[in-house]
Amino acid sequence: MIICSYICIVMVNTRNLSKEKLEKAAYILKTVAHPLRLSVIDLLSVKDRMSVNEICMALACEQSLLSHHLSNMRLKGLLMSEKQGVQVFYSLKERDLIKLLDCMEHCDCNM
Amino acid sequence: MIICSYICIVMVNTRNLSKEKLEKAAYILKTVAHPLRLSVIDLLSVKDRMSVNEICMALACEQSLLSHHLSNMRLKGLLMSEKQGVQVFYSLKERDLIKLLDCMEHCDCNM
DNA sequence: GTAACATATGATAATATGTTCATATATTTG
DNA sequence: CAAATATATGAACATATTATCATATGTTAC
Repeated sequence: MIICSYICIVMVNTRNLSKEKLEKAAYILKTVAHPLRLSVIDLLSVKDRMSVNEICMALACEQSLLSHHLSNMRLKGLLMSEKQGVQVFYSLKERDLIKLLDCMEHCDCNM
Repeated sequence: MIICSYICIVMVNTRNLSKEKLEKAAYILKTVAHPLRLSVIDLLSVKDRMSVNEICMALACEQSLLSHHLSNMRLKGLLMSEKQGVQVFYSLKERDLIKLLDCMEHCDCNM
């Protein structure tokens, strides 16, 4: 019985993915996993800094909806924002996010 | 006006991420974005083929809950299953999924 | 055929998520 | 200060997701 539970622990921690790490990863993935939010990251991976309006035009989406998504992404630590006059400029807080996009792009996910 | 809309199109397609690609990527990410499902992928990245029970033991989770998640992942094309007697063995349908895990692990996502 | 086991399924309930609309706030300009 | 502009917010609703429980199905062994 003791041996069994030991084996389990070893198996679970194949990558040292603790419960916290798994939850954090899931949290981030969840925040990214939306077409609109993916395109925002895509845009900001090319143009470092964009105003809400610029993003809005580029993605042809409603201002209010975009604003909700941007706030959400900022709240969850994916984006940062800087106010400049009337405008608010958003940018990626963690450029590493781009790796995720690259991954999705190059993974031959014909799933 | 025409020029503007042209620019927008160019900007959106920075990575040739069409609407369909974005939706597919979001779909996959969404399916992955759960602690339990992440651990299943983690397990199956190390041990190619595992029965429901083995996974159940390793993750110390309820059989029914796991079964739901496994079906879901199979349905969405992340896993495949083979019946062998009473047991059902699951494995990654697309080993590329592991890249996603690696990405999450190595990205210094201190977000 | 009955029992034991492994897995799947369906209903339900709680909660989370995404969208829309109306409106609020803040900044700049005249 | 009024008007115009950029952005944010909150309520309301529809829908999706997750977990749990009870039960069903299929397989093997006796």
